Amino acid sequence: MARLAGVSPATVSRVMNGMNVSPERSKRVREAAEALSFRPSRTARTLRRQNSEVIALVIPDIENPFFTSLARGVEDVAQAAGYSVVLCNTDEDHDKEAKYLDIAIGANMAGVILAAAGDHSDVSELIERGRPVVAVDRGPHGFDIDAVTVDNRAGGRAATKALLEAGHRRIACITGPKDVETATGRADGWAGALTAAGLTPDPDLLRYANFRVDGGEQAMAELLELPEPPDAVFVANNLMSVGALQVLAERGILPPATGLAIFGDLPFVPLVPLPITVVALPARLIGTTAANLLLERINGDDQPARTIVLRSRVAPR
Amino acid sequence: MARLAGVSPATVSRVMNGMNVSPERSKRVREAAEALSFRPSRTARTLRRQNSEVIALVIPDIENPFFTSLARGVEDVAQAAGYSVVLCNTDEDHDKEAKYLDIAIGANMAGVILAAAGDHSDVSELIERGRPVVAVDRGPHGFDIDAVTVDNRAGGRAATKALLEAGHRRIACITGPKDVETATGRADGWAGALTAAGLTPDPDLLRYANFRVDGGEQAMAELLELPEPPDAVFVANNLMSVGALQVLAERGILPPATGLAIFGDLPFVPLVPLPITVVALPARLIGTTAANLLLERINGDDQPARTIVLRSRVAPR
DNA sequence: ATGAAAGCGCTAACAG
DNA sequence: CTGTTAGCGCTTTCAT
Repeated sequence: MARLAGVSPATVSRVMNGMNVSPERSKRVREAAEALSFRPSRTARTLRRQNSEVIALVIPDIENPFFTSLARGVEDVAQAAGYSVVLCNTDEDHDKEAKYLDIAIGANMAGVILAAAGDHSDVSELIERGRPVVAVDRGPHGFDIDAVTVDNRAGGRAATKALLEAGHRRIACITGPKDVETATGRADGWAGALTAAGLTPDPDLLRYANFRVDGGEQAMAELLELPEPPDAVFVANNLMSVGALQVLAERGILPPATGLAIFGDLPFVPLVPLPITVVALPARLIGTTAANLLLERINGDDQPARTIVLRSRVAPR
Repeated sequence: MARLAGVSPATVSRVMNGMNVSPERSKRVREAAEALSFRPSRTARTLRRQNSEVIALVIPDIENPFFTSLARGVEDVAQAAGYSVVLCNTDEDHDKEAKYLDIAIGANMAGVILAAAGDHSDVSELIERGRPVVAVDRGPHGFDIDAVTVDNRAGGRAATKALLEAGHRRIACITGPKDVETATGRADGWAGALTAAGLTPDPDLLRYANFRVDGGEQAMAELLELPEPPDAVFVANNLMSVGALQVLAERGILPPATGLAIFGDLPFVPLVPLPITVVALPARLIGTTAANLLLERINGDDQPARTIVLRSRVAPR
């Protein structure tokens, strides 16, 4: 390549990186590059510079629409800045997650956007090597890193309030695992709204499930077995609401027969002519925000860690 | 690292790659690695070996549920084989696509799974450098590469047949762009089913849209403006069906008032108590199949190019 | 089984 | 502005 253009490798490098090179040599290089279909090796550049233009997106499951949109947001910002995104599905499995974080290190990735599998994911190895990490949705605890989240309590409160306003009084809550902060936050919002309305949250009506379809299914079934079943339910995530809806459909008590409010939207389902209150999450915005924070860190910003809390929006039907 | 273990770099490499090394030295190396939190540099290895354990997944849009599932399938197979997946959204833009293909080359990626933005995507640069490419859904024409597709005609036929069996006679078809083979294939299936039933496909009832939500919306609106509007519609992809359903909902003629059959499913929408015929696509299976083909090629398989046609499955409601 | 040495393709420092 | 040089961290002969 350098030979064909009759210049030194350094000059080729300079041309490819838009540095100052005489027009004449620059032209020779570009012509030679064209003639040889030359593609600069990112690998070699990464090895030399000790960092790549790749970021890892570590999430539980791309098939969860929330993470799908988030991923799209991340990819948009990344690609506009010349970065690529490696998709890492963890299925909430700490081992898978750890493996991906190791790969991020070994591949000199520029940074990581992480929806942690749990509260105690370990990103210390990355931090120590100066690789920025931004937490989305939920954070690994014990690390002083940027985070982008939503107002879980406020969302839970708003959803429950909508149910109250629709005239429901015996309102259940299906939330995620007890030890996950997003789950407890949303449940707190539920309890808060009830209390504010002069009602006492019934512990029987609060169910901790697994944030997946089958969790919602099972919890909803259990609620309906209760001596005094609820007349409305706040389901604290999108996937569980699918399971809950399945059960309601089976028993022929779909909304409005049963009041339903969901935290997190399901794309395309709004089509359905069912009166469901949805607390919509700005998933894509979370993604773009996180990606922008990460890029700032990659570019050397070292101000104290920031947590950005995005607002959810109640979209009633 | 090699120093701490008191061995040569070559021995470290051998240990990390599971080659024959005396137990004693092997132990020393592993201990030193542990002590230093050593992570082998994939970058250096890639530079040396001239190929990485990364594959590019180039698709129009991860937010299309079809590609979401496909991506999940790809990632599953890839990660099980020790590969990572770079997510590339093209938005059907040839320039974006070309840029990503260039990156795949520059990063020494092991291979590419491509849902081409159009019929004339150019993968020659990859092929020439011996990087395998597997086409999914639709293929770049003029290249002799592996492909994984679905039976578009059969699916279109089955969907239309279901509508006929439900008693509909004036059945429209909303398909994709005229120059996209998946679009014409599905439309052919529609026409074929009508003909087989002794009906003549009415050209007015065949609409070429853009495979996106707004395309379905507009086409459906136009159909309803017709002097003799259809009493049923076959919509040839999932996104357009969302637009079509929106229009039907606005006018209060949701199924069963209007017959509806869709090629491609929308996850979670099956919940909806609407009688819609869905030709379900094995999106995840397409992804796993494509990934497996690609891995075979990466591992040196050089048999003639294969095209695997997967069956769609009619799921009526 | 092990070490020495070369080199993958690039870029940063230095000298001119 | 440009060339020379060294070296990023690994793998792979080639000897031993």
